[in-house]
Amino acid sequence: MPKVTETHKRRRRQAILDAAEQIFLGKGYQSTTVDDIAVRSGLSVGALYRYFSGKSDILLTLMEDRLGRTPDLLERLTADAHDPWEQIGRCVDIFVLALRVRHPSTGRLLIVAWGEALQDSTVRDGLLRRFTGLVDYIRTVIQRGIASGKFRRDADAKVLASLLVCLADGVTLYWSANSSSLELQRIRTTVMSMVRAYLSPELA
Amino acid sequence: MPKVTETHKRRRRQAILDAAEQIFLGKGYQSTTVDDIAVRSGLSVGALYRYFSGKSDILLTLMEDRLGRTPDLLERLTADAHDPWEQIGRCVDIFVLALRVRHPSTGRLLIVAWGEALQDSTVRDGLLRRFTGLVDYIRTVIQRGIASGKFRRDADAKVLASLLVCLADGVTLYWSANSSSLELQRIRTTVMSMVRAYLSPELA
Amino acid sequence: MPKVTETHKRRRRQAILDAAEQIFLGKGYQSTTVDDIAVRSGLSVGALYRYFSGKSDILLTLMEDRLGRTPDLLERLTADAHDPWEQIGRCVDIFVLALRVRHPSTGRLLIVAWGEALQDSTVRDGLLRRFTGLVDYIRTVIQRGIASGKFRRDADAKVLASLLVCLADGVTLYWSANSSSLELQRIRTTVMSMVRAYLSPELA
Amino acid sequence: MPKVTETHKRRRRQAILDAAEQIFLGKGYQSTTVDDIAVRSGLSVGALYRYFSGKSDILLTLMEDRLGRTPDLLERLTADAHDPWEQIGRCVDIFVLALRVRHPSTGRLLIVAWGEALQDSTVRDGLLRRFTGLVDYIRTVIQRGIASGKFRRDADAKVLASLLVCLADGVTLYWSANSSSLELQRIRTTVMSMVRAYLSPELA
DNA sequence: CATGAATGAGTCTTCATTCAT
DNA sequence: AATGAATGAAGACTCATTCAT
Repeated sequence: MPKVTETHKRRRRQAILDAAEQIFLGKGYQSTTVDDIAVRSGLSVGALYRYFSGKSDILLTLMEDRLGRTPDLLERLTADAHDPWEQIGRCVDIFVLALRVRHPSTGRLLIVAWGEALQDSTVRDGLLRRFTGLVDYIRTVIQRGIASGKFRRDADAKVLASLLVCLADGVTLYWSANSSSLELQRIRTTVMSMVRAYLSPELA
Repeated sequence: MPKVTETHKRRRRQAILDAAEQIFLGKGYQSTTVDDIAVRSGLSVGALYRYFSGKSDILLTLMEDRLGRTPDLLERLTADAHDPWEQIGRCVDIFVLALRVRHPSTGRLLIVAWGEALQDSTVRDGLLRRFTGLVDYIRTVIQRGIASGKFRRDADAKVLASLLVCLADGVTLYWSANSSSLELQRIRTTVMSMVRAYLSPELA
Repeated sequence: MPKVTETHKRRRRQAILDAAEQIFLGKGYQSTTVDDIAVRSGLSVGALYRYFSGKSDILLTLMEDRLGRTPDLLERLTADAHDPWEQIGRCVDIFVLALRVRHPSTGRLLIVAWGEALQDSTVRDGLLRRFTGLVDYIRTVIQRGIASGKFRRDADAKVLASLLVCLADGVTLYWSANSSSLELQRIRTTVMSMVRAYLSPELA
Repeated sequence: MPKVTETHKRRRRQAILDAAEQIFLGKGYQSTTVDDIAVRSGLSVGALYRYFSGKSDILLTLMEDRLGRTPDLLERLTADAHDPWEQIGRCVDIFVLALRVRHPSTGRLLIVAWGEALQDSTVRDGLLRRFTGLVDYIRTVIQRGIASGKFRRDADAKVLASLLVCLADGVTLYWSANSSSLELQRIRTTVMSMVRAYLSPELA
């Protein structure tokens, strides 16, 4: 029976995380009450405290769960592309397009996390870890492209990788606040044009 | 007599805004108490309410004061450059470098504002207005470059402008959280390289 | 289980109302703090808000509970009297005597309510509804007396009814402020004499 | 110059009292702020404290000024009527009609006073003194009528007097809350009918 | 005398967390 | 395990009163 209990527990935790996410995205972390989360997840407040040690624990877990996976996701989705150009294209797609389309909430969650990061160093560290993870992976992709001679030799792999992540998060911010003000398709095209223009060897 | 009073009033307001900014940046908006602000600005709580209608009024004013001026600033600093290449270069400088150096707090204030924007449409509107203002100006710069034949004819002025602003805010986010993880000089260089590569006519 | 909970809830609400009433009568509504009520009812401030939506809700409920029942009470207590003279006598008794004797606090509560009525239209409406309810019932009693020929034909039923209610509340005011200044027995006798003198047919 | 100053002082005090009265009538005593009164009377808050020792002092003075005069007024207005019937008629007129017409605000001021009387014994004593003053005068009128043989011998002068005052205040309450629910003319007629019926010797 | 800026205790209300059942 | 009533500390805001100018 411990197995059943384990499953049960995991399901409950997930239900709570899902409920919390929805409300955090709508009202932000601070304005969300524990009661809100309890009601939405169909549990009692008391029960909630059996699965999480408190409100902030829910946010932390949620971030780990939602944002922590992005680097893995990135790696998985680029794995089957062997040409550097295709790989970097995938990165752009994932950031600027795919991620938003599949998980439109990620953006707002990011905002929530950033807001909390100001006062909570655990949250801040989580965000920076995610940043580093993403940057490191993209940097590797770029460096492989340089090594293979397909990318221009003096490209700044680290900085370009950082810029792409910063750009992605910047776009996410505005897109989640007012999705009508940005046209993702044109953004994708333009970003790719810039990246291609920058990385092409003949440009040097 | 009115002069003394007016000056006094302005000074007080400024003191309150300064105090509030410092604390907001450290703990975020929600975690900052009105009392915190009062103590730091050397006033009593009651006095504070003579200058602002409430806590949210302080944030709003602060945003207007700190963030609202960016479009104007941008315009002023680019005004004396007549070559499109120089103008766009200035824009990049201002965003990615100058602004951060001069007002390192702007980034964190942006985070605070974004966090509040989730629940407060007034704040959200303020941020979007700022975005539109910045984008519109940069777009004009680019379009002038295109018209003059110095920029490639089929460049997407609107999207590029948006991207630069998103990028700037994305960089700001991470830079304000951990300034050591980004090297602004290399960022500037790289961004300019990309923009130049993208906008150069011979590339088409 | 619901039964226990319901009973519990009712008891708690009643305890709060009782506590609030006592303090309102002593200090008036505005000077009573929510904390006062909480302490006296043996609950915490927070608990209080589980039963009432706020301080004003307590007053409103209290009025409904204490004053709102008067019309029903009047009807019930007059129901078994079939002679118009006896019915009107009962009305006078209830107002001028019985009610005060049984619920000496009603008067002060009325004062509290009147005071709040100045600024709170909900309270004002409640008081006027009570007035109308009482007047309407007494008017019916008088009209039946007129129809049966036992009361003088040209008596002004509506106005007399209003007067009796106004008189009752006026007496209540002074009696609750200083019960020794009024002798209820003599009042009853005198009011009945006046009513009898006014309503007797032979007077016309 | 002391004379000028004295006049000035009196005028100021009067202006403050007038302003306070208007606002008290509209919002009640507790909800009225000292600032409200200052603004309306065209003075500064500070100045106000040179004429009154505080907010409650204003209310007390106001009551003395407005309500304290009623007994005198009553005496003056009945003085030139020598027939007991006319005198008692005047009393009714003054209460039920004249007073309301000339000073419609008296009623609400009475409410304000009653509300404060709950916590402030000075106010309560003032109200009771006013009550006693009025009752005593009317009682004298009635007793003179009895002595002259024009009123029925066994009339209860004291109680009738009290009843008339209670009735007047009761009517005032409802009339000031909703003047449309009471028709003063019909009230006057009916009250006089009752009084006449009660006091007429032939009725005994 | 007048001003009105400043004070700060006091109010209502919310909400994360606990714990008896 | 689950419930949800109870807690009580904390927060935003108000306002009678004072006092430097």
